[in-house]
Amino acid sequence: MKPLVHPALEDVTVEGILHALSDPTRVEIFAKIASSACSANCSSFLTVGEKAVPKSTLSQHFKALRDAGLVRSERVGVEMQNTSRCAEIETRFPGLLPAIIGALKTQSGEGAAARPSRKTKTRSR
Amino acid sequence: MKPLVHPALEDVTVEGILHALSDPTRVEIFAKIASSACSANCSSFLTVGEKAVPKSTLSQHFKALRDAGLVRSERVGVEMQNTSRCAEIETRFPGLLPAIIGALKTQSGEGAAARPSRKTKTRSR
DNA sequence: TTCGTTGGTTCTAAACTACGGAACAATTGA
DNA sequence: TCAATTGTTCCGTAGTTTAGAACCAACGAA
Repeated sequence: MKPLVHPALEDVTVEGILHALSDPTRVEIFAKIASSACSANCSSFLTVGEKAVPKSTLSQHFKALRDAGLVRSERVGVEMQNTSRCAEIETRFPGLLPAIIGALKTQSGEGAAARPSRKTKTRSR
Repeated sequence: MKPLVHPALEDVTVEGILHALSDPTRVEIFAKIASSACSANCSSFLTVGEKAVPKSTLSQHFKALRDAGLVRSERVGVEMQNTSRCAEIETRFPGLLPAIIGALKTQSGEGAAARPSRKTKTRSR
């Protein structure tokens, strides 16, 4: 059915990583996979944050994370084991992922503090 | 002609920053603006790296960087002064931009060292 | 073996976004 | 006032993303 390709470490690019993580759903998925030492299957993300994510979309998101080199997926029986490639990437781009994940924590932390539920971009001038 | 909006610091998001910097042209522009203490006008980027960038595209790229909160643009006479908002962002997401810029340097450095020009994705399973 | 269930992928069309040429706007200096 | 310079906006095309529907593959019954 599928070959399930992963880029070699030296083919992983900063731009690719940034792009993969520039999607709110994907960062959240990745942050969870990266933080939990154990591996996660896809369908544990059928709801991410508040909202439901369709299977097909989820599949695409995982493919994006794989293609960016952020995640390694392995078929185990009927499901999928997804593990983060943080450690590998750390050897190539030291500090990059910790900084991003740290920033995300800062952001979500302050979001929990005060949440005026805004989607608007406030404009200055 | 245009109001020239910039997001307030607290509206700057990690996802927005990552998205803005996930484009090779834009990171290169941003890296240059960030590294030079002085401000740069747009048309100094009509060629980025090797290739020419059309004015309209360049204008869009600068808008993207502004919208992400990475750059502050000010009209000075007939041209534009673009300065990085690194220092501000550093207060909000400490270490994020340095890590990204550092990773980019690593990447471009190794590109200069050995360039077997490969595009292949190694496959597993 | 065959059937049903579970967990993911592929197909496809619609929605969205990005690129870049052409026209336009604003400022400055003859 | 005119022309030059520097950016922005408009708009058609091209590419990407989303998500429903159909599909596939592995497993556990019966």
